[in-house]
Amino acid sequence: MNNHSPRKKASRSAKSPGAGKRASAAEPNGSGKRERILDAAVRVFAQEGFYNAKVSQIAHVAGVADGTIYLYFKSKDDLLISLFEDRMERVNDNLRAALAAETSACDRLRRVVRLHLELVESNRPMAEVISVELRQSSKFIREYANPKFAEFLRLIAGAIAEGQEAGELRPDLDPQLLARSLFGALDEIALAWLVKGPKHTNDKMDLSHAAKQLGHLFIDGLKARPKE
Amino acid sequence: MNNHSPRKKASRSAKSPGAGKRASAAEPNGSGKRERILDAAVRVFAQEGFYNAKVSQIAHVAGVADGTIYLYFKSKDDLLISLFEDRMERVNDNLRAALAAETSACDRLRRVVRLHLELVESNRPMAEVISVELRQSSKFIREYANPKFAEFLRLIAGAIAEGQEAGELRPDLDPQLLARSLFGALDEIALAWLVKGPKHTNDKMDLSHAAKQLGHLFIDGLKARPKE
Amino acid sequence: MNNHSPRKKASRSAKSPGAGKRASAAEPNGSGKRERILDAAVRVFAQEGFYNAKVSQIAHVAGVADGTIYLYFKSKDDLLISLFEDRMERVNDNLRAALAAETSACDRLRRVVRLHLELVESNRPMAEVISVELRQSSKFIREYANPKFAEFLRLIAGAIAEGQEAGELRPDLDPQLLARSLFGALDEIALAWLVKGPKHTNDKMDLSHAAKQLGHLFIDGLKARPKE
Amino acid sequence: MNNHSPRKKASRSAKSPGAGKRASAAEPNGSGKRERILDAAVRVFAQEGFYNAKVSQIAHVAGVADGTIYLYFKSKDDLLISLFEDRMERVNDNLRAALAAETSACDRLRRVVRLHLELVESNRPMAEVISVELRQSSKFIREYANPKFAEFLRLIAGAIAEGQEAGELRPDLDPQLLARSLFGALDEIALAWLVKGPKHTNDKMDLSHAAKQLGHLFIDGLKARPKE
DNA sequence: CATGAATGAGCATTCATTCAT
DNA sequence: AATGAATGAATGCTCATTCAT
Repeated sequence: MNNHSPRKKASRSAKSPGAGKRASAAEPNGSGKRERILDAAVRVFAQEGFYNAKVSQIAHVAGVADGTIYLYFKSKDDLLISLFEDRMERVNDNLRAALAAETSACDRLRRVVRLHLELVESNRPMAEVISVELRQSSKFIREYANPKFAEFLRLIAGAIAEGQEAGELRPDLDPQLLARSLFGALDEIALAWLVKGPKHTNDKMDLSHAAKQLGHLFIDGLKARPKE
Repeated sequence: MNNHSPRKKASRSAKSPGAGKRASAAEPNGSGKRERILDAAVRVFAQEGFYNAKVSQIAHVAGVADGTIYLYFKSKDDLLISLFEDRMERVNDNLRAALAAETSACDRLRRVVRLHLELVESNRPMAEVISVELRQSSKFIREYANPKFAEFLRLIAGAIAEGQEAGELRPDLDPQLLARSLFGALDEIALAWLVKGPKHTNDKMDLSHAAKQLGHLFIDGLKARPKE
Repeated sequence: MNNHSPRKKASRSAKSPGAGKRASAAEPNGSGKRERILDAAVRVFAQEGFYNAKVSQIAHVAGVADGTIYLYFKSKDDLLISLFEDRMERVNDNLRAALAAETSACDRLRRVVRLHLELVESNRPMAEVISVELRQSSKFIREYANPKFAEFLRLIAGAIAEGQEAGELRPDLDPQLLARSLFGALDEIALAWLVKGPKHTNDKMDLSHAAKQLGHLFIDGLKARPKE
Repeated sequence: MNNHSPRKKASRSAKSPGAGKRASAAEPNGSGKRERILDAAVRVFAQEGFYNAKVSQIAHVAGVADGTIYLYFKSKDDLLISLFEDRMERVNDNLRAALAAETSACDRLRRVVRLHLELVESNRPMAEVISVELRQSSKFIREYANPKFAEFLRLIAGAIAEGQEAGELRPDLDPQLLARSLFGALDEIALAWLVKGPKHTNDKMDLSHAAKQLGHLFIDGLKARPKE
């Protein structure tokens, strides 16, 4: 997606718009190296953590030479950031589609919860990177330099705001704050599962069960309601 | 000659010079060095992040020699972990007191929220370390090696369970899961504030306001209720 | 797969694509690429210094692909050496012509001085490469691998020897040594000017003035004095 | 001489004036590591050239760990510069003493020549570093950042100026320019000897012979001639 | 107990060179 | 001939940890 022309000081957010660069013939970039590197990076970052991950290991896993990574990314930092942007973009695309597929705000929230936990379950490495490393790098990356995460929150906040306008959700709570809280809760559950989920496949840590409970929690709250 | 086994996670078991530390009151150290080191560590870890923090900087801030740190802590890792345990213990003590001071489950939950956000507001460095570094180091530290955090969650889950037994809270949600979700939400809000709060002192990021909203959210849920 | 024997001084023997180069007039290359590369090399070497100059930058300045340089030169080292030989050949040609144009040994020496300093003034990059990089690479390049510089000295020494035989210059000094000394002095003056000349265009650093003074210095020391 | 207190961001030209820093006891720096590193550096730089010299090799030759070098010098560059300053200081001290020991300007100049060539002969590595590397690094180091070399020239120029004032030397030549020329000639002769001297111990390259000839060359050019 | 100079393994990054196209 | 993406060896520098004093 990010269209790099190696050796040209790979600058993040390059994204040369005019596609097909040279005359017309082959695009030697073809082999999808950038993608292979990103895939390798998720795995290695997830397994080792950003700081303990070695660039050479990523290169090895990606099946390229160490130096090749620097044709596509400015630095190890840039690799992490590019990874976030790339993956979050996918997450956001999925989220948008999911939100559009539902009609009521409540359904949308339940969907968000389910979607996120399914993602975690189906793509552990990616989830670990997003949950752990994203936060680790937060202070200097997140909203500041990570518009994709901001967009993620905005999508959720938007769904909430719509629900409020439609009278479906109570209007006295700040959508931004709610979106954040929802994400925080989801992320924490995800992390717990990531940390000890795969080993103890007990009921309590079952993610789809957690999704249902979180849905209840956010939609209805904790308070016991005599009859509703 | 130099007997290094570097880069290999030293296993925890600090051995403070003054032997049996926490237990009794005696701490025959040289004037509370351990405490000074911990205080320095919070500040430095908060400012630089664990991996970018230099042991020598911590020593400098603490006003001790580099080597002295290793008289109190086995390694940099151990320093971080000890820091968590030490600080979380205080947090848990506060939490216990706060919970005991309230009578209803709802009040307790609101109190938890308020307590946590007040902590964040009043002690930024400590909050940053807990929010950011705790997670960063999560995969290999948290539950596994951080009983104090587990206890934190247990305290909250306990309050919820009590509320459920008393019929005050709905009984169909897992207290553990709820405790986690609550902490996740709190932590996320805290992080957002830590990242950009101090500069933009706008209403929306006001933590006491956030505390109220979070209280509503968890107690009552999002769904609009015609009249209650 | 990649057959590297890197970092090992490639032995000289460029093999320009158009085969037998210098000899005849024919140079069937694609539009004087070799020359363009050499021109780019002087500029880049002068600006960055040999070790800091990047082959890719030279290629860029020359308007050719990185790989193309290796069609004309065996290695970066070879490029530097070829550059010396090429430029020194011109210098020697000029020198020969200048010497032939004068009749007395004294005039010849003055001419040598003037010629060199004029060259420096009119072609800074080339002068920098000769002054700085030539010496830098001296130990393994100069006499040993740089017959063109040896020839340069020989031309001057020859003029001196002739003057001695003709009774115009005192015969007790070694022409080789004198030639070297003259070049050393010239080169040092040139370097001083190169380093801070262009900025401070004050009288003292004026090169034509320096030429006159150097003439006096060397001539009056060399000239045979019938009666003293 | 340069009084470093390791780990404190070794800054060039530190030279803490108050000597004996800590209370009174031992100065653990004692082993003369800084000097050993400088000695190793001269040898290695001389043999390999600055750019080809490896810091680890210098450390090895000095008998210290790689990291130790960075306790005394900020970087490889700083090591080179410190080396110049340190060695040039000695050279200047010798020069001052030599100039003071002579009474006439002519004797002083002859002495300068002899002194320099003797230095070259007796301390090849140091001479190579000064002759070759000094120039190599010229553009950004020499007068600009190398006051010691400027001082060297000033000493010589001073001797010449004195001679001019005393009527011993012709007054129409710029002392600065002459000092430069003298150094240039000396340096060039030295370089020639360094490059092929040790192997071919023929008469022509004999440095003491060269010294005499250079003396004649410069003196007879400089000396004021009452009647000519 | 304390010190801080010394250690040295470890790693991100560069860049000359190659070779498939 | 020309290209330029890919290579991967090579190295300056950092910093947690130790240990002689």
